[in-house]
Parts: sequence; C-alpha cells; structure tokens
Amino acid sequence: MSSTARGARARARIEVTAAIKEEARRQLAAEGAAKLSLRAVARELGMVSSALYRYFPSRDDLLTALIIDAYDSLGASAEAAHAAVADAVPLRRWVAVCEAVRDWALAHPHEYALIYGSPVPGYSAPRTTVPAAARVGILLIGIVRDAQQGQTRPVEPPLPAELRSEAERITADLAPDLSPEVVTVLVAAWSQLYGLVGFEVFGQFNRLVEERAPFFRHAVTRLAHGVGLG
Amino acid sequence: MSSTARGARARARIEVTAAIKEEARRQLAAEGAAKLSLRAVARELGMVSSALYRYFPSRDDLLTALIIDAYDSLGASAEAAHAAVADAVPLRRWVAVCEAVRDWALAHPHEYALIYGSPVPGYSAPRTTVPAAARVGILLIGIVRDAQQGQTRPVEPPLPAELRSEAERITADLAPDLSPEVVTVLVAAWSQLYGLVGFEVFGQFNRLVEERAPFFRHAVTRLAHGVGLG
DNA sequence: CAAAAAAGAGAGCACTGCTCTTGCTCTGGG
DNA sequence: CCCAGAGCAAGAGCAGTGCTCTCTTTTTTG
Repeated sequence: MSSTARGARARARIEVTAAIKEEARRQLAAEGAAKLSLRAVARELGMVSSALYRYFPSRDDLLTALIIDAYDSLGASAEAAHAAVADAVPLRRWVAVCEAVRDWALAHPHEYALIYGSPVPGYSAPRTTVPAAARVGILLIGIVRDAQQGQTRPVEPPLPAELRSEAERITADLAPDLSPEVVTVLVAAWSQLYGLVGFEVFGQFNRLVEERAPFFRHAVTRLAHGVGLG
Repeated sequence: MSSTARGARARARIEVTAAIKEEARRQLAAEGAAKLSLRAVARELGMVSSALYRYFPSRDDLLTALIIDAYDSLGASAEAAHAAVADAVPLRRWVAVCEAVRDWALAHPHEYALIYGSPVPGYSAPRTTVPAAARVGILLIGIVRDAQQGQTRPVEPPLPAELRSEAERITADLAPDLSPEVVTVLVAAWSQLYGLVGFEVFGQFNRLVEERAPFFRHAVTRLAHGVGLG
C-alpha cells in the first residue's frame, strides 16, 4: 500500500512535522536562528516541549532541516528565474540567476544567514545538504556551458603554473567539457556572487551603496564577462 | 594628571575590563559566539556573574567590544602586510592585503564570523564599529589611487546610465580623485574579496577547492585587474 | 485480542542572561 | 583628617533555555 495511506498515525506524523517546521521557520524569519526556541515552537503549537523531541532529536536537527529547506527554496527560486529567460542570451540568463539569488536573500535574510552566514552550532553542514546547496552552482555551470557553443571572450590572465593541476582536478569534478581556465574563474565568481549578496543583506553597504539593484546588476555583469559571457 | 595614574580603582577597572575581554575572546575562539557565556567568563575569572555587569551592561555589549577589537585586529594585520611591501608595484600590494585578510580570517574563524558572518543578535553594528571596519577598504582605495599615477588598464564595461549618478555619489564620499568607474568596481571587488574568504572559512569550498592559497591568489589577482591594476 | 510500538504529558536537571538588594572598600571635597 | 557617596562584589532570585526520564494513553500489528 502507498505510504500516504499508511494509517492515521503516519499521516499525522508528517503533518505535525510540517507544522513544526512551519512555525520554526516563522520564528526564524521573525527573530533569527539564535532566538529559535524549541519550547516556543512547542508552545505555539499547543504541545509540550518534550513531545517535540519525537520529531526532531535536537534543536540542531531542526535547524538542519530548515537549512536544507532554505537551500531548496533558494535553488527553486533561481531555477524558476532561469526558466523564465531560458531562451535568452547566456549573459541575460546569468544576470537573471544572480538577481534571483539576491532577491531571495533580501526576502529571506535570516534564512540566507543560516546557509551562507556563520555556521550556527559548533558547525555542521552534514552531507545531506550538499545536493540542495549545489543547485545554483549547477545553474551557473550550465549557462557557461551553453555559452561555450557560441563565441566567448578570452579568459585572462592565464592560469599560473602552481594552479594548473588543481584547476584540472576541479574541472574533472565539476564540468569536464569546460576549460580549466573557465572553471576556475567560475568557482571564484560563484563565491564572489555571495560576497556581493552577503554585504547587502548583512548591512555592509549601509550608508555606502544606496542604489543597490543597478549596482548589483553591474557587478554581476562584470562577473559574467569574467567567465567569458557577453 | 595622566589618566594612567588616576588611582588604583581606575587602573583596576581597565585591567579587569581587559581580562574579561581576553577570556571572552578565548571562549569565542574556542566555541564561537553562540556559546559565549557571561557566567562562564565570570566563573573563569573567579568572580560572580553579576559583578561582570559593572563592566559590560549586557552580553551584546561584550560582543560589540569584541567586534570592534576584531575589526581592529584585522585592520592592523592588513596594514602590517601592506607596509611590508609598501614599495612594491600596486598589484603586489593589492595581493598582499587580500592575502592578509585571508590569513587573518583562517587564523581567527570565529572572530571573522562575528564581523563578516551573520549579525549575531537582532542585529547591531553600532556606529562605533565604522572606523575600525573601514581600515581594509581604505588600504585598497589607497593602492588603487597610487596605481592611477602610473599606467592602468581600462575598466570595462562602461557604467550603465542608471548607475551613473549613484556611482558619482559614492565616488564623492569615498575617493573624489578617482573615476566613478573605478570606484564602483572597487566597492564590488571589496565585497567579492569577502565572498572568497567567507566561502573558504565557512567550508563552502570543502571537497571542491583544495589548493586554496593559489586559487585565492589567482582570484584576487583578477580582482586587481578589474580595478585597473597590473 | 493481546503485545508492541508510537506518541504525549509532566517533572526535573543544569544551564543561560539579567535584576535587585545587601554589604564592603576606596576616594574626593569639606 | 574624615566621612558621605561612589564604585564594586556577592548572593539570591526570576524567567527562560535544551534535553532526559518516567508514566500514561493511543494506535498499530502479529
């Protein structure tokens, strides 16, 4: 029999689990990860705090679940934005994905902090989060791959000798059909994108950059040029 | 009379304040900001927790003090690294400052998280932190300024019209003697530097980039090219 | 239908930040 | 010189936290 009709108990379990995550996400959005309290979640749901441990063995496990959801939410936003301009020229698709990341981060600052800010507990990031976390990167790789069919700019400067073998290893892992030069720059651009977004979300641009949307667009356009687009 | 000899009481106060910060910094380095506990600090210093409130009115105030110290420590490291190559060509000085930021961050990951990761409490960053936080940026601006005396590469692409006035405003605030094109790219490069560093410190490069020093050097060299250096 | 598994309730432990009151000690102005 | 007031430490206590343990109820399963 299907797992959805496996009895009232199983159904209740996934409903309660969802309700816990929903309320936890609300508290996260309202106050940040530091103030997320298991007891407050339980209280809001009308259950006693110890009952919550039947669903999440610890506060950190709850947070991990929220982290994965956040990665998925961000990935889905980026993919949707990309799909909306799927037929456009690569540069335009690149900018669309970057702007989707920025928009999501501004709309969900605490969740952004959870996944791209400081690691919250001792530090965790269990392997479970890897596939969800990779979605934006995969998107960017795909755009560059498509662009390589057409004409691209040269990537400068050339790889220094000390980086050659490492660049080839990363390329083999990530996108064997691209050149090590491009992949290296792409990985750097990927991290730099989050530098731009992080500075805006965490207030580092306060009283410095005001017109942030055009500033961001210009910066990620330059990033795109760096990987050979446009 | 000098403020250093203003009586045993005043001297004791600054000594105790320093001891508190020292112990707090030790706990911060060991366990991270989340687990920094006023009571534990007091316990370690052989005082009762309530006594500590004579020196820092709240846990957040203690954290703010540590934040300022962290900015200063990072700024001092960067300035020292810059001074050591003060006569070199601008590109080399740029790379030296960037690598100093990276080295400091890797040596003090929790302090780095404190200042460039997620804002810890509701969020604070009181104005007091601004001058300390600006030191690295000032260094980078100075390098670019010096480079403008000699030959530089052109900055591409040109500023879009929608960014023109904002770029001029930022330039007037930051470095009126530089062109808006360069200043805009410089601000972006500044944030992107912290994207590179943050991804390494927070483990986003795990199992992806292994030879991180040459990778970083290459990436910041490209950043330097972007602002016209080299 | 009875045994077993799952879930909730409640008490309790050890910890946190923070406040308030009670004393002791040092210091500056009369 | 001396003594009132400021500075400081200590202790008790409040409200909250994550988490564990036991006990009871409910549901599923052999």
